[in-house]
Amino acid sequence: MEIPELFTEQSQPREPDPPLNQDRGPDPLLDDLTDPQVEAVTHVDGPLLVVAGPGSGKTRTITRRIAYLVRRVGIAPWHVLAITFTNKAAGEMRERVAELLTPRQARALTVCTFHSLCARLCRMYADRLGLTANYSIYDTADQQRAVKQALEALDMSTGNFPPSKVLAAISNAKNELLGPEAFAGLSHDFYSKKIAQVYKKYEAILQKNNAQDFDDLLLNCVSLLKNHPDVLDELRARFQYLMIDEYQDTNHAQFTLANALASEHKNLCVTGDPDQSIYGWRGANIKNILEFETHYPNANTVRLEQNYRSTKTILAAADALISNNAQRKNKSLWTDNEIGDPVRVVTCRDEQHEARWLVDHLRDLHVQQGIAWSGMAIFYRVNSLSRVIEDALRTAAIPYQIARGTAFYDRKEIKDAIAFLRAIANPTDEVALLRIINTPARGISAASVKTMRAHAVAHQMTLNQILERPEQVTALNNRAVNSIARFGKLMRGWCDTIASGDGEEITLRYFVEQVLRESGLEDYYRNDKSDADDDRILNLGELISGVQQFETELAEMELELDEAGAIEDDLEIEQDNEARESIDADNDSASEAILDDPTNPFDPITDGISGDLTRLDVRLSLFLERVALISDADAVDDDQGTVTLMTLHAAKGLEFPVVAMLAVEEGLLPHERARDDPSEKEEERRLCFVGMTRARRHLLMTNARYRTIFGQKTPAMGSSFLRELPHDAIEAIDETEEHSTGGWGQSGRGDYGADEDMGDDDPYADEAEQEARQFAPGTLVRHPDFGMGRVVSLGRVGMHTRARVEFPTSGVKTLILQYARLEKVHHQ
DNA sequence: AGGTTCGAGTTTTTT
DNA sequence: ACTCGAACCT
Repeated sequence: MEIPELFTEQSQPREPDPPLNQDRGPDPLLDDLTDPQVEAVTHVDGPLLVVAGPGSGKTRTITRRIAYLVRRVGIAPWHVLAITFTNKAAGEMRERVAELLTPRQARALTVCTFHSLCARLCRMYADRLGLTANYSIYDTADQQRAVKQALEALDMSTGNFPPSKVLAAISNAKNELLGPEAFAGLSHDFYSKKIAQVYKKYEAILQKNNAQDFDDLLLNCVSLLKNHPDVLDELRARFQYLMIDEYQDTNHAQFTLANALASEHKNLCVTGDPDQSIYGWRGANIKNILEFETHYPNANTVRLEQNYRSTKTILAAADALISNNAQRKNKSLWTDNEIGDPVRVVTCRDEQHEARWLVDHLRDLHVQQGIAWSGMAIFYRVNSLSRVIEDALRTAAIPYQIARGTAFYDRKEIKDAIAFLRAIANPTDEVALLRIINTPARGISAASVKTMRAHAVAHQMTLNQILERPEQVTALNNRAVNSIARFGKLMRGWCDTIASGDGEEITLRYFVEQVLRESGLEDYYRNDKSDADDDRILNLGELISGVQQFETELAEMELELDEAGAIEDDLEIEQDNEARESIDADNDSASEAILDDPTNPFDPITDGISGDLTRLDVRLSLFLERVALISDADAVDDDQGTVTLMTLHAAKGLEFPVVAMLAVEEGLLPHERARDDPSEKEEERRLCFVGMTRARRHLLMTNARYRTIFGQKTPAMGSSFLRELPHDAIEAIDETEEHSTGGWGQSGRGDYGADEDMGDDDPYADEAEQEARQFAPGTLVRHPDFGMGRVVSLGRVGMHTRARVEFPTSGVKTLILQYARLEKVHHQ
């Protein structure tokens, strides 16, 4: 997939404006940039606001600016902190800057998300926060459990106080930097006073468990800087140049953090686009960017308004849409790109019809215009809309992937496995412990657990301590005591291994395998025949591969560390790279100064990683952190040669030659929850704007007359946003009338192909035959779970093709081609 | 102790 | 249509 490849050949400006300052002399870092881009890149000290419209070369500007600061100005790379919205964006930015720097310079940069920065800082300064470095990060499910515990302790019912509502209130409070006391101080009515009590209790539970939720990561870092001036000084000295991307989606806590870090040197560069602010519901405050010039009256503001991405038509349509937002600063977007095709607005009968139409259309683009599958994306407002289109893509044998990084970790078996690991890494984490204490069943009943917890509370103990000596709980019967003791011994064994373990002798992968085996989890899911899907054990295998992969990355990091050891080595590396980097101008003395800073208080590579990478417990904690902070967008694998499916929110920052937006209907986009609130409706419009502006050449927006919601066929209506698009930019295609004399939904076959007139030609036969040809016996294929395999034989069953495929690891499997996500392996 | 069944709520969007 | 929890059964 072409993620932010903002600047491929075809999207280059045809005639770049001449450089701003000719007297500077030629500079490869600047020569191909436009005036405003150069202005942003060469701005060194003081606040800078870059208002960047979609496709305006924002990423290129940021990466060039980092390179400029390091290479031309001579700023040490470890003084640069670049914050992105997702881990994936961070990785890509680091990669792109790395092309302009030496390897060591690139490594010394800090490029990450707010959350991972904070997770690292919390680890480094854990003692100041009343935590230990092995603290747990709670996801939404863990938070729910903690809230339920709090409600129970306070004798409040989940009926009157739904945990999700309570959590939303707590989250909002934290985003506004309100602790439990401050929140209580602002609560005057009965309901919010009650919430304040829960909040307080919830915090106590997290504290006791040595745990933080997502919001705490930010909140605690803000308090860290506020309450510990020495830490603030240290970090201000470290991060002298701040760059924050997607600034329109920062919340108050992030805003405060950024401003605290920049409070001394004021070298704060923020980039973003108010029209692409789509996370208001998560506490993002669009005013952060709108009022930047008020916060920093001497700020330099640069506007990037030329679009290099989309056709004139697509840009005009998107611009017309966003102009309907009242709360908006006017902005003139323009492009030199060609006019291109009209935006296709398609009305179908129902979601099945919509999916088939879309699949047919994408196939046409692929076959007739040679557009790669990876150049196509399908966006939707809510995740549940992906299912129908998935089925259609699978049936048509079009390769696809879904951007849902969190989905894998949402599976029960994976959550169980992770809970074991978390309970081992952080034995005080009661939420994790409670999840697995009797999973798989090992004779510790809910009643026994309740007794243990009561005992723990009464004697000021942790649950973990009771596992060590269950016999002291007199209220437990012998059988329970034995079961608990047995489990305690297991836990103790793992904890000992992890504490004394050395990653050289015992790899994390080996350890995780050991835990899965000894915990009985593996056997439990292997023998689990009740469930129709036998994927669970495979998923556990995939988790192991994930651990393995993580460990390989760590090993690479260590290797680089060794290589980068001595300064002499660095100079050699520097020279080696000189040939590669024609971009170097003559006066590049800057980088030498950088390498020569013995006073650097931070090791550019290991800082933030509390301790020694060879230690098993450190590895485990880092792995768990990685898992906790994974995002949907991170899951997208570029260049897999597949169509990409994702929510509109996940689409931010990406671009594709072909974009299809599904279910552009009233109630879905804008979502019905935004109906009564004008500002929420404007956010929905921005969301639509974000989706449209991801498209380079082809933009499709579909809607259906009927859509199945909660299993109910419900009438649907095209979105009001569609009516805001200019007529001359769109081509309205009504597919509802074509073959139907009796309205929608007869056989659903009528409009599928030209087969109506062809008499005996079954439309599915074509499909099946195509499949069969593609997967002839002997063909090398790849299955998402079983890996590589070879087709042994093919057989037709009804309208499906059944393939027997031999996999080296899993043996021979019988798969239905239309459903199994088999992919043909192409070799050169 | 542990598994099964039945009903309710569910779908925004995510670090 | 599907998932989760609570009550109910073995």
